[in-house]
Amino acid sequence: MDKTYDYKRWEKELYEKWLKHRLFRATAEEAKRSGKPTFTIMMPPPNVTGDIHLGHVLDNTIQDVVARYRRMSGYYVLWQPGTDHAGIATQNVVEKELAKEGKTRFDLGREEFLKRVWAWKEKYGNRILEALKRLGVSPDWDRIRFTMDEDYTLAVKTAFVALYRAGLIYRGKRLINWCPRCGTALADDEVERKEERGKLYYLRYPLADGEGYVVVATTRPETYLGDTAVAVNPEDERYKHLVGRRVRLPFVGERRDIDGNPVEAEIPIIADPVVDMEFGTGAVKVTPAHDFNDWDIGERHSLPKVQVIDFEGKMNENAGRWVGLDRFAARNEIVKAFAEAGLLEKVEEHTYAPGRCYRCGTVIEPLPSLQWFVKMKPLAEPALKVQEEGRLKIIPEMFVKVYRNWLENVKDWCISRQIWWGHRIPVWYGPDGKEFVAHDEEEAKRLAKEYYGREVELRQDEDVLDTWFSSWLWPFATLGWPKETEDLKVFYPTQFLQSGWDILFFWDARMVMAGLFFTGEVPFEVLYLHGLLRDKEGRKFSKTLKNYREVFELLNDYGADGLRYGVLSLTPEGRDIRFDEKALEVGRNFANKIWNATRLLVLSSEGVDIDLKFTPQKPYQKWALHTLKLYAERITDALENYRFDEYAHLLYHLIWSNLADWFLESLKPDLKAKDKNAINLAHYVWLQALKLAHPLMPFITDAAYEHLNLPEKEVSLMRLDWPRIPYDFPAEYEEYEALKEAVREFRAMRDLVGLKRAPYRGDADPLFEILAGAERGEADVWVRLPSKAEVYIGLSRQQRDRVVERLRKEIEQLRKVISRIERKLNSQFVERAPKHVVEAEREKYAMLKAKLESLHRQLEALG
RNA sequence: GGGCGGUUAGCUCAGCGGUGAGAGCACCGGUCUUACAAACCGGGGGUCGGAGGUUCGAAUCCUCCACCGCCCA
Repeated sequence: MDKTYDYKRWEKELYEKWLKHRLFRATAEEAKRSGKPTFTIMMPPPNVTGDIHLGHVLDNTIQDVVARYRRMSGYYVLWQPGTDHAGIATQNVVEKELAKEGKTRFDLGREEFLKRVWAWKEKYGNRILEALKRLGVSPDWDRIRFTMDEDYTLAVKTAFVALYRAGLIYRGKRLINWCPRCGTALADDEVERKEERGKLYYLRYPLADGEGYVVVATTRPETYLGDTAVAVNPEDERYKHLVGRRVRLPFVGERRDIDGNPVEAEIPIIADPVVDMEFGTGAVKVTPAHDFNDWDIGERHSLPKVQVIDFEGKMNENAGRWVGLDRFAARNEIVKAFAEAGLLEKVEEHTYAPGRCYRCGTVIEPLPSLQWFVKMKPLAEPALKVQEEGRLKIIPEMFVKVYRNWLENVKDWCISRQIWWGHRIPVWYGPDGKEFVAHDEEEAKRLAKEYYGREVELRQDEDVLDTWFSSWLWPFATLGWPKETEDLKVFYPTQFLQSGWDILFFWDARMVMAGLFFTGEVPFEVLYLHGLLRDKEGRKFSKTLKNYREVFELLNDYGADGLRYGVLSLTPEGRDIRFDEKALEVGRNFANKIWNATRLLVLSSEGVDIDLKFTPQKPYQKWALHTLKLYAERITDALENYRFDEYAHLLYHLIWSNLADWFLESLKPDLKAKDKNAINLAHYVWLQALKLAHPLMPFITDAAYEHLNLPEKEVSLMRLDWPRIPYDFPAEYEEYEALKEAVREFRAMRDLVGLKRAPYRGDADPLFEILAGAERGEADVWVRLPSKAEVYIGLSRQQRDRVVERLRKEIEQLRKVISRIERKLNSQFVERAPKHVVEAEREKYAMLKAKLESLHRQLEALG
C-alpha cells in the first residue's frame, strides 16, 4: 500500500471500474426484478454551451450523495442525466462564432444556421457531463437525454397541443420584454433588475390651451415621443384643476399608434390612483407602448399606444427628426433639444432599476408584440394545492413562502422566442391567418382541409418556444412521455429534485405545474433548494471579475473527494455559500487521513486471517462500537433530513476525532500483538465507517476498501448495505470516556510544566500509559488528576508553582459556576422546572462539588 | 412598497427554550511518538447586533430598532 494517497491515479482507475461494472445502470426491467422500491433523481440538465463551474459541483455532489446513500439503503436508484438546449444562450455562442467569420445567422439562413448549431452541440454539448465524471458522480450515463432529442420533441409538441386545446395557450398582442441584442421576447422572470445610478429628467410640457406647462419627471425621456397622456393622482390638490385639460408634446409631428391610426401631439391630463404623488413632481408621462404600468393605465383610460422604438432598439418613424437613432443616443439628443427650447427644468441624480436581459445584460425594451402565452392561473392552483396537502415537500421550509408567493401572483408566460435554435412552435397559419395547432404538418393540413373545405398553403410559425417550455417536462419527458413506457411506470413520479433557489420559478415550480397537468402526478416528492456559491467577499462568481478558479484546477489540487467534501461541508440550509478554498484543504486532508488510517490497519494485520468475527471485550472496543452506533444513527438522520453540512461534519468527527485519534491509538498494542479478535473488530468498525463516508467520498473509501484484507468483497462499497450497528455499551462507553478525560488532564498538566514525558502512579487502565505518554517513576510531589480515576502525576518542586497557579484559577472558575447553580437550586426553578431537569441539575451540582473538593485537596497536598 | 434571510471566537459557520456556548480554519507553545508534518499533543480567544418583554430558565420564543444581503413589485 502506497505511502500517500495518489488521488489522480485512484480516481481514474475506480471510475473506470465503476463504469465497467455498470454500477450506475438503471433499467425498468431490473428494477422490477430487484423487488426494491425505486428512487429516482432527475439531474438538472446543464446547458450545452456551458463549462463546468462550482455550482455544478455542488448540485451533483448533493445528488450523488443522495443516490449512493439510497442505493446502499435498499432502493433501486435511477439518476437521470442529460443536457438542455438553452435556446438563447446557445444561439448566442454560435452567432459569436459566426461573427468571427464576419457573418450573421441571416447570411446562412435558418437551415444552414441550425446545422451549425447542431454541429456545435455534437462537439461541445456534453462538456459539462464529461467533466462531472471526474467528480465521481453516479448517474446512468447510458440514459443521457437532450431536450431536443426526437422523442423529447414529441413531448414538447404534445404538451403545446394539449395546452392549446385546453384553452391554456393563446396568442395575443401585448407588451412584452424585448431584448434588442438577442432579438427576442423574454419571459418576465428572464429580466433581471438591479439598482443602478441614473438620472431623473424634469421635462416641461406646455399646456395646449393657455399659458404655462406641466412638469413631468422621467428616467426615459426618449419615450416621450410615444406619450399619449400625462397622469396625476386624483387626490393631488396641486393638479386637480388641470385634469381634463391638455398639453402639447414639443417637437412631435405626425405619429401613428400600433394599429396605424394617427395620434395627435396634444395629449390629455388624466387622473389615475396608481400615480405616486411623492415621485418627481407628482405628474408622470404615460407611454403605453413602452412601459408596463403605462400599458395598464392606457387600458383603463383607452389611450392610444404609440410605439417609438423598434425591435433593434432604434427610434422609429414616429420619432420625427430622431428616426433611426439608437434609443440611448436619442435620449441625449432629446434632452439637448428640450434644454435648448427652455423646456428642461432640471436633471437629478437618481437610482433606478432598469430591466436587463439575463442572458446578455442588455437593457430590455418593453414593446407591444404579437406573442404566444400560457395561461398560468389554472396551472398554478393545483401546484399550490399539492404543497398545502403535503404532497410536495419543499426543503428548507423558508422557500415554501417564496414558492407560494410566486404561484399566487403568477402572470401569463410569454413562450415564443424570435430565435431559431429551439422547438419550432407547432402552429400553422392559413392564407387568411387562421391558426392550426397540430403535432405535425400532416395533422395541420388535415385540420386546414376540414376548415377550408380544400387544400391550402400553410405557413408554420417562424418562432421557437422558450427553453423552459421544454425543461418543465423533464421529469417525465426523459422517461418517454407521452408514450406509456415501462420507464414511466417504474420510475415516475420521482423522489428527489435538487436545484439552486435561483431556478425555483424558472424550472422547479413549472415542473410541478407541468407534472400535475400532463401526468396528474407531483413530479417529485422532495424539492431541495440550496444556496448559491459566492466568493469570499460574498460576490457572485463572474467571468469579468475572475473571482474563481476553474473546477479542473481545484480537482487537481484537492482531489475529487476533497472538493466534494469541502463544498458540501460549506453548504448551510438554503442560504448562499461563501466559498473558501480552505474548506477544500480540509477535505483533502480528511481523505488523506482515511488513507493513512487504513494503511495502519492493513500493515499491522498482515498475516492475520480476517473473517470479521469477533467478541467485543475491552472497554475501548465496546466504546468504539457504541460510538460507531451513535454516529451511524446521527449520520443516517442527517441524510434522511437532507442536512448535508451536518453529515459532512459528523463524518469528520467520527472518523478523525474518534476513530483515528482514540480508537486506533488504543488498538495499537493489540495490533502489535496480532490480537485476532481485536483486528477483526477493528476491520468491522473501519468498514462501517468507510460505508458511512462512501456517499460523500466515494473514491478514497473505495480505494481503502480495496486494500482491506477482507474475506469477500464487492466491486464497490456502494453495493454494500448501509450500516446498522447492533451494539450498545453505554457503561463501557462512559468508562472509556473517563479514561480519555484522565489522559487529557495528564497531557495538559504535563505540557503545562513543560515536560515531554512525566511519571505517574495510581490505578490506571493499562492504556493510560500509552495514550498519556506516562511512565511509572519517582517524583518530589504527586498531584492527583481531577478526574474520577485515582491517578497522580509526578512533578519536581520547581514545577509545583505553575500547577498551584493553575489550580487556583480553575478553583475560582469552578466556584462561580457552582454558586450559579446554587442560586438556581434555591429558586422557583425547583418547583417549576420539569423533574428530570431539576434532577440533572442536582447531579451536576454534586459532580462539580466533588471536583472542587478534589482540586482543594490537591492544593493542600501541594502545601 | 410587500416579503424572506442574516447579524454567535480573527475568518467561515453549527447550536434554535435547560450545555461551564461549539466545530473547522487561523493564532500561540511543544513534538520527527515505527499510519499520517496534508500529522501529533497542548493552549489562549465570545457581555451570542442593540433595547424591551414572556418564562423558574432565553444565543434559542415575542415586540421594536440598527446594519448587511436577497426575492417580488
